Amino acid sequence: MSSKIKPIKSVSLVEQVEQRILEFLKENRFKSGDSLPGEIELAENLGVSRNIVRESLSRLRMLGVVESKKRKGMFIAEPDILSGIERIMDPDLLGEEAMQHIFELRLVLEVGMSELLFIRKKDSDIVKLQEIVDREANDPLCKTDLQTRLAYEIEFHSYLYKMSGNGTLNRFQSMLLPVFHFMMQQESKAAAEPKRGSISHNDLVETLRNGTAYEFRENMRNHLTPHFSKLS
Amino acid sequence: MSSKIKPIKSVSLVEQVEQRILEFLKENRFKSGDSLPGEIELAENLGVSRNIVRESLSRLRMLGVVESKKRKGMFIAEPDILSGIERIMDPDLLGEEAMQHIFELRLVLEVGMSELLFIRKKDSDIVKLQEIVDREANDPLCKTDLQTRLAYEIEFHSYLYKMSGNGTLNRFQSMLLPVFHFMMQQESKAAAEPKRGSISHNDLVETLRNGTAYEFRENMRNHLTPHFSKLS
DNA sequence: TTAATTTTATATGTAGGACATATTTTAATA
DNA sequence: TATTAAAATATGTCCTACATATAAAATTAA
Repeated sequence: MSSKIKPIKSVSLVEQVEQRILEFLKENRFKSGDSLPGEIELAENLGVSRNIVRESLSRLRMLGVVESKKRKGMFIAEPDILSGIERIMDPDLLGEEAMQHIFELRLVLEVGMSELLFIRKKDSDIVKLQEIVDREANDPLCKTDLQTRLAYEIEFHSYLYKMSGNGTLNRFQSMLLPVFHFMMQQESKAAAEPKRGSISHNDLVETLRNGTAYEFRENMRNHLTPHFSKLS
Repeated sequence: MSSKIKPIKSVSLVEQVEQRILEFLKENRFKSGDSLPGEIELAENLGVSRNIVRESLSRLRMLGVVESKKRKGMFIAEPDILSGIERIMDPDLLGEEAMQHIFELRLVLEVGMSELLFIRKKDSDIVKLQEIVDREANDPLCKTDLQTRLAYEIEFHSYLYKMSGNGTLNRFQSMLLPVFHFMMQQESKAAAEPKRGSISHNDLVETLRNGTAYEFRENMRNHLTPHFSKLS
């Protein structure tokens, strides 16, 4: 029975203007490359100071929605959906819950990615992965040093994202790395230690070479078991 | 042999200040709730005008890194990794490639999500899903109207994200909806038409009730076949 | 003394003007 | 005609002033 008090929406002018400009762009079907009205014109039409407009545009510029050149003015660009995330994806900034969500997200992505890998894998990719696995197997440090193991773990899985052929997915994973790294060190060392009977990187490469997307998916799920078993 | 001329990075002051402030927060291990130096103090220490500082802070405010109250000043908040994306996740703003990436991302998520569903499903969830499926089956409009079919499709899959227990994942899907909706209408109607022999929503619910995460994963993959088969 | 009220101080929010800077356009010159 | 110089213009940066909300201090009432 939460009888909430009405949250008075005292949205700042900047936020309102930001929304209005975005609406304006959507409604008028602005295409990439089109030029926007100048700051002063926007300010006048909106009835606010140029400062407010500039703050709003600064935000949109950060998101990649617009770009600006000195005398030319401002024009539409294709927004980068990850540019916002990129700035704050840092264990020192994120809360515990967000970190957990992101860690789970990575598990979900790697299991679900299988189909893309099989659609887009190239022979050269298999060669590259095998090279990583071989290097890992022959590195004596791997037995003793957790950091080394982690480095190989990351290198291997990062390449899988690259193989997915989905640039957004790939970039997303690369900015997930700090969080991933942090969470792995939080978990007990067991996580990075290959367990008897579980799926190794080598097994995954073999499945990628001669197996099916179906098999790979289950093998990856198996490979990630130590992480999944920590969830609740 | 593209002999590019070095692109002199004339990063705007705002961008530089934004980075410096973020670094400052990370290095000094600012915790959620801590208060920041005031705008004028920041401006003086950084050697820039208050305007520049305000634009930078406006960006950080948008990302949820900081919040500000009138006389209290500014303080750290837990950033919302999705707030940036939320604003620009719109078919009218995104480019074709980004849309494709996002659509694929959804497929990946739904297949990979299986494990989370089985870890966190509750009896009430199954009941709710069954209710959706029954309603869909008894709706005569479903046979003829594409929009109706799409609505049920979205309602069903949206609830799965909700079940995942991962708030970030859930919010992400909800802002994916416009893109999803758009892409589905681009695809031929066949996509939304249940094919003979393929996995239906009802089958998925049944698997969720009495099956395993393993089975559900493959059934979901099967259910999404029409979309996967369009990839290359 | 304590509680309620008013006042004051302060940091953010908004406005508007001024000049710097880069670059396109135009004009002037060789 | 080609080259060079000047002007025009939109963004980038700085400055000052004032509005506004509110925490903190001071005042008054009980």
